[in-house]
Amino acid sequence: MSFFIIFALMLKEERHNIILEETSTNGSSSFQLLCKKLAVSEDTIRRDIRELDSRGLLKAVRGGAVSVSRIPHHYREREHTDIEQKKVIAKKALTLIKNKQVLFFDGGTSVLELAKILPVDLNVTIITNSFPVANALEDHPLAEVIFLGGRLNKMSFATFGHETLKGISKFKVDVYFFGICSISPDSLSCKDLEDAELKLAMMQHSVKTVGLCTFDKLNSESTYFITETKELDILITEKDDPSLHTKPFTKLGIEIL
Amino acid sequence: MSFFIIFALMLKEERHNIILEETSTNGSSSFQLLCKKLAVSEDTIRRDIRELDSRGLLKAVRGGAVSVSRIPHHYREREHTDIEQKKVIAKKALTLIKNKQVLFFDGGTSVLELAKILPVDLNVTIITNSFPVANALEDHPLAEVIFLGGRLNKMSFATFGHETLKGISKFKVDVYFFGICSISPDSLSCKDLEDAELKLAMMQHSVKTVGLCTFDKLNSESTYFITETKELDILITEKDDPSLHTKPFTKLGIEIL
DNA sequence: CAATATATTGCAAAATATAGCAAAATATAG
DNA sequence: CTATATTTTGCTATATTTTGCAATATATTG
Repeated sequence: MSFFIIFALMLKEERHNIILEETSTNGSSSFQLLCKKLAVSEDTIRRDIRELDSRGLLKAVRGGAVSVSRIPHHYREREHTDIEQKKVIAKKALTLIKNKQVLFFDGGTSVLELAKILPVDLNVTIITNSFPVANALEDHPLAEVIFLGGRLNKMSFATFGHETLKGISKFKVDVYFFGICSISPDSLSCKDLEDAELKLAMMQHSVKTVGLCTFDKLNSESTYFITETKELDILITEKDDPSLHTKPFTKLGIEIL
Repeated sequence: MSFFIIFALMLKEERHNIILEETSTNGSSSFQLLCKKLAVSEDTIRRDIRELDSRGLLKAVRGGAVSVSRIPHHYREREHTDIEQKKVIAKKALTLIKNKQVLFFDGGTSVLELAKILPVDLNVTIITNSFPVANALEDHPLAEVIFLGGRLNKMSFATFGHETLKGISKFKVDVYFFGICSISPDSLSCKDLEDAELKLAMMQHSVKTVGLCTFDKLNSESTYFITETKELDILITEKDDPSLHTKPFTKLGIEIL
């Protein structure tokens, strides 16, 4: 085998396959091992891995690569990104909540921040499919929490599926706080089919929908279409001035906060 | 193995994975152990743990790290009473679980202990109304969790009410693990009306009911009647010998473990 | 309050990454 | 087939990151 490698140059494709296999079977792979095994320079492997990374087939890290399946996108990790922006958004959203209201909270991390800063004496009913949201309301004696049943997704720690959708359909709530994954002037979309179904159902069963969206997600699109953006009533970002970027949304009749 | 580790440098990501695994399986991990296990200096582990902490994947504490838990504190306190007995009960109960089964777990603390000691590779479906139980199954990739919707009781961190009962009625499961509050030869009872309704519903919708009961609760009664004790199929206590106290129950045809 | 254990800080050595470049391999056009 | 363009590869020099160590500070324990 090594005889072959030395004399017949290996195609880049073959190398890529071997790198991917090594990475996925071991969970990780190092430049050192790979450049010996494939008889090419470390630079070449580095470039290979960078390419495979950009194609999303593995994740390049210092010293090598790790398989993407081993990097669960845990909500606990998501929770910690852009935390300050999310807090600003949450404060703005809080001004929309009044006593006696019935609210939908989905599993978005900005929505979770909102749950965390709710005043303890607030007398509302919150209907959610998200464990972290429910946990955040632990010390709110007056806040009634209705949890939506269904199959538990251990990544986001929220329930999904037919049961959850059916649960949602039993209500018509005052406001839905919608954690936005991707928004463009045309469409609201997200990365998970079941999440998309859930968000649509919550929109359809609420009088008003408030989108919570960090600025970097404006004008982006994801795989799963939820609904047309114009269905949104209010859009909240962390920025103070409704600048250029939000104009296309105001045109749709969406109020910007 | 350590021979290998010494010569082949490990990627930081691999170390992180090992640290996370160690921390989540044991509940905690120490610098001392980790730096020996991973053959790096304590400083490196310290820095690793600090990084993982900032990402929210564990909590750095003096001397090491602890796993992050979303289980509310006051619940945890209740959890700690008679913990050793409950662990013994849980181990006995575990022998009754087979792959592919569908199970009801209620919100009892002995039942929670059972959830905690389930092998990670167990392939079962668990239907529960208890947040702590669902949380305990976070790292069990093969265990499907169906969460019962309903009104959240913030004391027990479990759902109750009409919705929950209706959710239960959609199933007929193999085994129900019943956390016993009070049991006499006549009746099963508990301190909360809604909990009583829930436990009865779970019994009615399972083929077999297994009662988990610390010895001090034998021959006691509480306010809310659930059903006749003879409906129970198996009764598990922490004691080894089916002594005098359990005779009245064997007479009813209940198997004692 | 002393004795011990654990943390923090700054630093230098080692490991790894990046950028620019030239040689080799491969592709393309005529 | 040749000449030219393009891509790939490995090398060098220069950043950057990671790591372990030592000195100092802080916390815990009896």
